[in-house]
Amino acid sequence: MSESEPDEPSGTASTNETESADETDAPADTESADDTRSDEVEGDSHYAFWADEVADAIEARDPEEPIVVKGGISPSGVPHLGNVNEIMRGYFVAEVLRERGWAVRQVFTTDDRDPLRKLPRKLADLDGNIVDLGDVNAGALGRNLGHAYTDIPDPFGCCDSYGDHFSTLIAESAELLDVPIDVVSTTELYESGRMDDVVEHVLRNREQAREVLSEYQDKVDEDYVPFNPFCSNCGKVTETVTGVNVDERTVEYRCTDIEAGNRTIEGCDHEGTAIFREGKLPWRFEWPAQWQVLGVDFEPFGKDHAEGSWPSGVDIAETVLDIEPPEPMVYEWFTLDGEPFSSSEGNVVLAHDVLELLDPEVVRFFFAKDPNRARDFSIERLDQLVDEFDRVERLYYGEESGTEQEERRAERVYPFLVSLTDVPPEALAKSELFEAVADGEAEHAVTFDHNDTHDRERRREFVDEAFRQRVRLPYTFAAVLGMFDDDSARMATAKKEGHVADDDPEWAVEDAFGRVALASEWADRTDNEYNYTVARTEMPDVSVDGDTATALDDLADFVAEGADGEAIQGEIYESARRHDLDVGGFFAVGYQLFFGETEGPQLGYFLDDLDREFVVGRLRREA
RNA sequence: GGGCCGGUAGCUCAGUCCGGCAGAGCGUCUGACUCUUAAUCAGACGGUCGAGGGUUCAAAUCCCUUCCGGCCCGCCA
Repeated sequence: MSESEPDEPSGTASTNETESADETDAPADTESADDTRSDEVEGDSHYAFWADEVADAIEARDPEEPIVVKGGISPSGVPHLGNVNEIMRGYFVAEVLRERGWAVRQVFTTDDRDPLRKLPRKLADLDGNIVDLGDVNAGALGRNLGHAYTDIPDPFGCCDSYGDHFSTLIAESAELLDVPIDVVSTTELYESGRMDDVVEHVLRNREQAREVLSEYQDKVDEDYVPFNPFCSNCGKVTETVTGVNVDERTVEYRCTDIEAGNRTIEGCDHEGTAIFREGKLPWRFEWPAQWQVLGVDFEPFGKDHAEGSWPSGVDIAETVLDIEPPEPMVYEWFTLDGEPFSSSEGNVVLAHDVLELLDPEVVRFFFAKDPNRARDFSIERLDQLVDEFDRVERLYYGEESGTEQEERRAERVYPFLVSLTDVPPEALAKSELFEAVADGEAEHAVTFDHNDTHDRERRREFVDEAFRQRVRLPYTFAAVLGMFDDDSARMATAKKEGHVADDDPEWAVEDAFGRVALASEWADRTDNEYNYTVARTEMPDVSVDGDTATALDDLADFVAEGADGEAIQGEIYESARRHDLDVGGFFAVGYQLFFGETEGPQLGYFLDDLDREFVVGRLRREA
């Protein structure tokens, strides 16, 4: 539910019940110093995972099944990583509740009935490629200011509407992270008539509605009507309702100018009549109305709502609609390399982008952290995030020990980070559990009912066992491997460094090397120290003294005879020593010859990976 | 001006709700090893827990004040 520039997440999980009045027999604070129930400290009163606390609060409401977890955003432009909060934070809570045996429905509203108020600077095609506004038909888009997103043609021409286009991208984000959500179009809610009753209720009680809202918004005056019809003449949303006929379920309006930010969107002066399905409630009412229509029990939202639309929404829900508002959770916003996320600029805003750099489980891990803290999604230091995840994973599988706190958290959180779609198809196909379903193709065609407890357990168990056999290449190491062209060279280096063992399952090894592409992309995008380039066309300027020259010639002869990586690596040491050279210095000369740098990858293995002729020639300083 | 959230090692953060020796990873430094971009192993260094006051036998943690940062308190979502 955010739309402007800095849409981010951040969290605040405050939920004080403020139940001041518990009078009667409150056996509460019996200071009973008795021992009898010697408080066995370290109970589980203190959760390792925030989602458990939220789940407690939801259960305390005595909800009906299925428990409805909601999230939502306005499909105003490129959905960025901050928006993914609306999906992931709810997901963890949903999964905890499912683990506790509850049926949960996670819905996601795309608030596509909202009017386009300003043109975004960047758009994205369905593959997630960022495109400048100027590269699509900006003029056509400009003529649609004030129109509902679902009434605006898709600038890319691939979806039914502008709103549909970006809703599709959001839905894809959830899918990429294997989060099962029901995407609900707000436009569809209105047009299908599902909102009619709430709209009628609000308009029937518009006096009261106005009164309540006026406590939160100064602009609410006597003429305020909590409904915005779309003009039947020009299609623009209009804020001037001149008459209400609740029984007929219609309103009369005049199409006047509306203010959007610092500009005015002109109305056409048309006067008409609209039915409820031809308009929308203002956001402050629409949100609570969604809670009612969808039966929402829990909803996370960004901190921008915490002091704005949330308090008024609660009041409207309780006073006007007479419903219980959902359990709230505020999340802090993320920044991208220190800057606010913005739908209109930058790259790496989409889940699609992030997944070119990170394993999906690492992305989920990022969202499993305390929502209450603002975090920076630092591309530069993605290796830290990955390392942190890898450690949590090792802690979970008991392959490493940590502090008690770390181990508790790892044990509790890790299972929610890995998903069936993360398991390579080969492993899936080999599983006895999945034999029946996987016989056709080794596809991830296995679908589970997330709310079926038995299915859920089988899935969790399987994933747990599969990942126990996983192979992980440290992220930066994977970046190093990215410089090798040849798979066998990569494998040799990985084995030598002990990241791959001979008895590791083939599928796990293959899967592990998937990180090479991710880390290489990272090295490439950040152009960091792992982004080495072999200086092929021109020999770097290196001064080589007599002994060094001889040693290099020796080495060249050795390579020319056809030695493998390990042998070359050994020969580098040998030839240096033979000529009384400092080994480190000799390596440095090697790196300079091939990269123009003083450091580089394990040279022997790397040279083996390059074509022999080039290597020999360069060692002889010929070209 | 009012409200919400955050401020803990050079970096990224746990720990704060429930007071009990200030923690982890990374980085740095030392040493080891066929020293070479990720290393690995052993060890060390590293903290006015934003600041001040209060409560307490004991405070990063609870209370009050205060500083800094983000957001909200117009509209829109």
